[in-house]
Amino acid sequence: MAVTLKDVAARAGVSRSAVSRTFTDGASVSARTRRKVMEAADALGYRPSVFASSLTTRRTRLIGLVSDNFRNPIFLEVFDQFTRAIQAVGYRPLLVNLGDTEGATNPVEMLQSYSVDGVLIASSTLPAETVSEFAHSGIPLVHTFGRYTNSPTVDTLAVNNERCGALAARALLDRDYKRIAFLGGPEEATSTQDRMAGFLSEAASASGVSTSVSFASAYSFAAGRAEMQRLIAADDALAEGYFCGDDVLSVGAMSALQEAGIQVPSDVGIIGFNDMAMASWQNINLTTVHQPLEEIIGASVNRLLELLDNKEATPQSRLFEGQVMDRGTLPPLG
Amino acid sequence: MAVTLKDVAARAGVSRSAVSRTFTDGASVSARTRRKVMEAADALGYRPSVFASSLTTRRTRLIGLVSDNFRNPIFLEVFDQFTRAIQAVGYRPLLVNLGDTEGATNPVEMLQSYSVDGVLIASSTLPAETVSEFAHSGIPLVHTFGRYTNSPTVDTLAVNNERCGALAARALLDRDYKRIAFLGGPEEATSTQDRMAGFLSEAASASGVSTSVSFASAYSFAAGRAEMQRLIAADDALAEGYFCGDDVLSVGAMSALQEAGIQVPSDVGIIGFNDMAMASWQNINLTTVHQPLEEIIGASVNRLLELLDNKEATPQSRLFEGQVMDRGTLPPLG
DNA sequence: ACCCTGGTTGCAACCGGTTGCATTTTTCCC
DNA sequence: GGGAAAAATGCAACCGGTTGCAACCAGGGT
Repeated sequence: MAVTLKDVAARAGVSRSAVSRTFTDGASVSARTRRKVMEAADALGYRPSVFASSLTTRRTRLIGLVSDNFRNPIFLEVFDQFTRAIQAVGYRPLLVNLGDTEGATNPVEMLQSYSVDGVLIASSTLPAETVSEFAHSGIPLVHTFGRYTNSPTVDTLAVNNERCGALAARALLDRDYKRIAFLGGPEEATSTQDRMAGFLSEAASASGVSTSVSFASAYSFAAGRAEMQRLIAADDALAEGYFCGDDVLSVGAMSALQEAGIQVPSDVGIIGFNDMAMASWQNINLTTVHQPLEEIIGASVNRLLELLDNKEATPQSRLFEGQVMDRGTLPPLG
Repeated sequence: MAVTLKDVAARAGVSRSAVSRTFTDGASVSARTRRKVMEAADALGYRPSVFASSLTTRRTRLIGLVSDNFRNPIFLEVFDQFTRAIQAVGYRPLLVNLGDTEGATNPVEMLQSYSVDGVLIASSTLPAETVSEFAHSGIPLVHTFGRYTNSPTVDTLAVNNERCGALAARALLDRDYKRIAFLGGPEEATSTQDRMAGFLSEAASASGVSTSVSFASAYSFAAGRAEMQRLIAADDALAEGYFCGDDVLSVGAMSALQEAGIQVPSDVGIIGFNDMAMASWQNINLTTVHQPLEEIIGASVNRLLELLDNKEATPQSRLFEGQVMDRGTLPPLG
C-alpha cells in the first residue's frame, strides 16, 4: 500500500507535523529534522498526496481544460500549448472532451466534484449558455477563443476576429480583385460572424468592389469542399478571391477548385484563417491570417492564475492581433 | 464556500452517514431518508468531493494519459478517442505532456501524488526506460502503441507493425515495382524497425527486387521532405515506390518530389502509414496502411479497467491488424 | 405478547494530510 | 552564566468523506 506521512514520521522518529512541514515550504523546520525526514521519505518512497492536502489547503492545482473541438488540426497545437503552459506553472490539466453525446455526467458538476482550482474553456463554437453554466459554478473561469464584449460576464481572450476579417479583405483588395467573397464556417458561430463583419466593412471601404458570402456547415475539410463545389456548380460566376473562415475550410475549397480545373491563385485566390502548422507545408502553402496562438494561450493561463488569487476580479475581454502570412494561394503583390 | 456532507445532513435532519449512504449505491438507506437527503442536496447544490471520498475508497477515477507526441496530426484523433473512451466508462483523463524539457517535476511522482487509478501511455517513440519508470511506480499501466514482445513487462497494445510493413511491401510489389524503398522515421524508433523488418522480409520473398532504406530524423513533414530531397539529390536513382513509415513523412516526401517535377504516382509511388484523417482529403489522397485506432484505443482502456480490478494480472502484448487503403499515390492495380 | 429477523440508522474512528496553539529547545546578547 | 526572544516541535482538532459496529425499529411467526 502507499506510504503515508505516518510511516515517514515513524521511521524518522518525529511527529507527523514535522514531516508535513518539511514538505511545505515556508514552514519552520530545523535542518536536522528536515534531513532525517528526507532520508526516511526517500527510503520509503514517500509521495505526499495532493488530495489529502487539498482537503485543508483547498487547492488541488488541477485545471479543467475543456473543449469541444477534437477535429481541427489547429487544436492539436492548442492542446500542446495549453498543457505545456499549465504544467509550466505547476498545475495539471484535467481534460474534458465535450464531444460525446451529452448523455454522460454533467461536466460542470464533474469538475466541481474534482475540486479543480479553475477552468479553461478552449472553443470558439460553444453556445453561450454552456459557457455560462460553467461560470455559474463559481469556479474561476477563462474562455479562450470566446467572443469579445465590452462588458463580459466571463474572462475572454481571443484574436481580433473582426480586424482579421478586415486584414483578409485588405489582402484581397490589394490584389485588385473586384469580386471577393467570404466562405465562412457555420453561420451561427460568433467567430464566423465577426470575421465576416470585418471582411465586409473593409470591402465596403473600397469602391467598385462586390462581395458575397456563404457558409460551410462546419469548420471542416469536407464542409469547405462541399460549399465550394456548390459555388462552382451554381450559375453565378465565382469570385476572384475567397476569404475562408478557417484553414481547413480553405484546403477543402482548394480541393474542389482543383478538381474543377480552376487554378489557385491564378484563377481564384484563397486566404485562410489560423495558420495551422500544415498551412506552411510546401504542398499546401496556404496564404492565411496568423493567429498568435502561443501568446493567447499563455495570456489565458496567466489570467486564470490571477483569478485564482483574486476571485473577485471583474471579467475582462482581451483581444490579440492577427497577421497575414503571405504564401502561395494569393498572387504575389504588384 | 463549498457545501459539504455536514450541511446536507443538517438540512435534511439526518446523520452524515445517511447522506454518504445516499450517494453510494448499494448502501442501505430507506426510501424516505433518501428522498429527504436528495431534496436537501438539490436545494444546497451539493457535490460530493471525489478526493475526500478517495481517501477511504482509494479510487479517484482519474487516469493519467501520458504522451510525448503533440505534433503528429494522428494524435488529435488519438486524444479524441482516448478522452471519449475514458469518459465513457466514468473515468477522467489527467493529461501529461512529456514534451517539455524534463526540468519540470518527475511525471511519475506527479501521477502518484494525484493518486491516479491507472496510467495510459500513448506513444510509439518513448524510450523503454521511461516506460519502465512508470511501470515501477506500481500504478496499473497500459502502453498503447508500444512494441510487441512475447514476454512483456507491461501491457502493450499496438498495430502489427511488422505485418503492416509486409502489407506495404506487397502493395508495391503488386505494382510490379522492382526497386522499392523504405523511408522510415528515426532509426532507433522500434516502430520504424518493425515496419522495416516486415517490409524487407516481404520484399525478400519476391525475386528480382532490390530494396533500400533510409531514415528521416523525426516523424514529421519537414523530416520526410528533407530526407526525400536528399534522396533526389543523391547520385543513386530513386526507387519506383516508397513505403513511408508515417503519413506525415509521406506528405513531406511528396512535397519534395513535386518540387523536383517528379509525378506521383506515375514516376514514383508512395504508400504511407496511419491513415490520418487528412490522408483521405482529396487533394492529398494518400494510399496508406490504415491502423484500427478506435479498436486499439478501446481495447487499451478496457485492458486498463481489467488491471484495476486485478492488479496481479500478467502483462500481455496484443497486436491488431492494419489494412491498405487504396487511394491515389500508387497506380491502380492491374 | 414474545422472540427473531432483517433492514435502517447514528456513533465514532479513520483515510492522509495541515495548522493554531502551547510547550520545549535553541540562539543571542549582556 | 542567565534571561529573553526566536525557532522548532508535538498535540489535537479539523478538512470532507466512508464504514464497522452496535443500537434501533418494524414486522412476521408462533
